[in-house]
Amino acid sequence: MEKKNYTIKEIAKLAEVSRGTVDRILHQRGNVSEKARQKVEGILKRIDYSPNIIARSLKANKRSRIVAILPSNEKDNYWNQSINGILEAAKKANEFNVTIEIKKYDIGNVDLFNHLIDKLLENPPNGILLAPLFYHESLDFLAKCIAAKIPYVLFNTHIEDSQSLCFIGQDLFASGRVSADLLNRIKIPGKKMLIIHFDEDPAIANHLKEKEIGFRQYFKEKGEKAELQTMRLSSKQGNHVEEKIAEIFAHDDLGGIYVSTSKAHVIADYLKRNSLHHIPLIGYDLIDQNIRFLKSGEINFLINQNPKRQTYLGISYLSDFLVFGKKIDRTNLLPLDIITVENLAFYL
Amino acid sequence: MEKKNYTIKEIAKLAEVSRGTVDRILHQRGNVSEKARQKVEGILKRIDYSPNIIARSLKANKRSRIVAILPSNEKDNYWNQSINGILEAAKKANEFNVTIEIKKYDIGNVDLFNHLIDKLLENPPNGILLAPLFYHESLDFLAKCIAAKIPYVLFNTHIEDSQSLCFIGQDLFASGRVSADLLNRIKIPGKKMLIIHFDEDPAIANHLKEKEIGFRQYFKEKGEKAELQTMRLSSKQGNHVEEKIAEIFAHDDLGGIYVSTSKAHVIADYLKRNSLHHIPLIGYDLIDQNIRFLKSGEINFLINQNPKRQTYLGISYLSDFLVFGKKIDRTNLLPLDIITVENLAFYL
DNA sequence: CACAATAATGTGCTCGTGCACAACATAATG
DNA sequence: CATTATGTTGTGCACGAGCACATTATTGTG
Repeated sequence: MEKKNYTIKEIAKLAEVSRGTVDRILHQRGNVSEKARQKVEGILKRIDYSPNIIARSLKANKRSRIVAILPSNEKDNYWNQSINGILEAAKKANEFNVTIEIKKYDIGNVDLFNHLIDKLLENPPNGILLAPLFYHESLDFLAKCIAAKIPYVLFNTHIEDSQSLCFIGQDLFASGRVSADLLNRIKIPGKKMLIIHFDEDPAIANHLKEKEIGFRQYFKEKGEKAELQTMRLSSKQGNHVEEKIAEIFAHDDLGGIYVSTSKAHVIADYLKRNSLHHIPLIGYDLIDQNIRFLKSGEINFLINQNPKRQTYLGISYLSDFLVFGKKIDRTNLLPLDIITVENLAFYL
Repeated sequence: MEKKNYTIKEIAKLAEVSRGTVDRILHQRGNVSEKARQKVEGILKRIDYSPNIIARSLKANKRSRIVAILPSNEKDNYWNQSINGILEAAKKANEFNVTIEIKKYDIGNVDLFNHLIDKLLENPPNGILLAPLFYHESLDFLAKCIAAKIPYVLFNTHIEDSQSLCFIGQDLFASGRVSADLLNRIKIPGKKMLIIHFDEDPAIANHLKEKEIGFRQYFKEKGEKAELQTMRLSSKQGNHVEEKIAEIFAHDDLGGIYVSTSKAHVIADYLKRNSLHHIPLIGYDLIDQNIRFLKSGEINFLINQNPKRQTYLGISYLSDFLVFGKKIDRTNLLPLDIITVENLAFYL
């Protein structure tokens, strides 16, 4: 815990050489005699030198530019939280000469995304934070980043990619299990349970599937003969959603509902209007609509995906990497926060 | 979000004065003519100057020493997590010439605490992180810190004190409510519920009371005629604890238990040995003993007090304050994390 | 042995801030 | 008007790293 921080000057004195020689050895720039090398390396081994990152960053004194690319918060205010995280980290980063820009894309328009990307690469930033919801397009984009040597951090959606500095998000499988566990504790015994996916975009369908697998796995392990039924809805269907839900409730007596997206409020609204609030309901994300129904009791638990923390960490990591050259862990799976009315306030 | 960072040199050029004059105005060191002052201040108003904290800290180039004072982890391994948080933050802080020392005290020995304090002040550190479990002694100590102008951050236990840079901990009242809410969802209907305090030290009894008030308040608001009984135990009583628990179980049919400390495992152990694992149990803290019973099912929920994050943030704040002169929010109430077997791994 | 070619080493400057001190200007005093 | 006192301003240096370039030492070649 205690550690003297040697300077290059001190090392030079110890080795009876000049600062320049020590510097050349540290950076392996050559032009050093074998004798000098051994002397200095001997000392380096003893004292465990680490450069003063403050001095280093002062010397570098570069303005870095990070661009954060994520879905627009206009159509889905879930992304508001991500933006807040970015803004908060931006305040801190700005003190270190790091500028943050936010670019939003429309989740329903791949062309605009591609156009955004192309325009971005005309004036390449020093770092990128990306929520890669479009799988193939994102892969193409990242390949270009690698070619242009732009470091990037991914968040929210995990895609197989060996070159990213880091992925920040959640374990979807575990997230399904957590939901299953909660629902199992509060479900109406003996009745059927419903898994509802709202997948307006087929690109994210895989992720919802991953949650469902975790959910089902939990009950399989428990060995309980819980009857589970999956239902696929799309908010694009408009009024048909209402009909489809009504159909289910007409035929089945439900003991619990798990919504794999942030759209639990749609179901909550239905439950409320039809006096079905006794049916346990679990969903995702602390968006306004969900919070309303969490408070009024139709939603029992919400799983927080921590969108604010995701981006806050993402920007912080990138910024530390650019300014101080700090290493970053490859993956950072944020905790699966369980939210009720009572602890809600602390997560907002 | 975009912002040009002006330097003193640039401001000097704009105002047609020297760097020294700008510097004198910025630091209000006097010896500046009215004419020069107005010129420079006019420009400062336009451009919103903020000093380059990297250059500033390089110039200052001081070694800071932070001492963290907390209860020993030998008698209560809860504090292991706090120590981990300190060590993790220490790694980062060391890069900025900040040294961290940990001092542990025995929660059962006030004299040793006082002695520790006195010895500490002989060689005063630049900052202090303190878990003030001894109320009066801590107040005395902090008064001395104020006199010696040593900034400090408090964590874990809140004490009324206007001079601390920051308190990092949890809202105890809310924490009682969260527990009540969880227990209410999983309790055995119609049966009595038990609140158990393990208060080996009267100094922390107040804090447990605060949790109980929150717990009871929840049921009062719900308007449910839930019967609640409070029980006070001390691990110093040794075998008497077992007897006292047995007594309760002999007389009453319990529908749920809330332990206000990290000692839920004591009750869990009793439940297990007496085949009473169907009784819902809620407690605090991710210590090994509790985790064991969370996994085996006797404990249903644990509330995480986030000890690791408390100290990590505490050291980070102090370090940022000492190195970069950053401001800190007065209080930081960490979220009341709800832990089950399924999301446990992400909090360890 | 002289001279060129190359290897090895040392020095100077930069980054922006913060302070010490020197330099200069103006006012007060004998 | 010279001299001292005070007010005001500009410059130099340090912090530690990192690189360019000048300087010095060593080797090779005719």
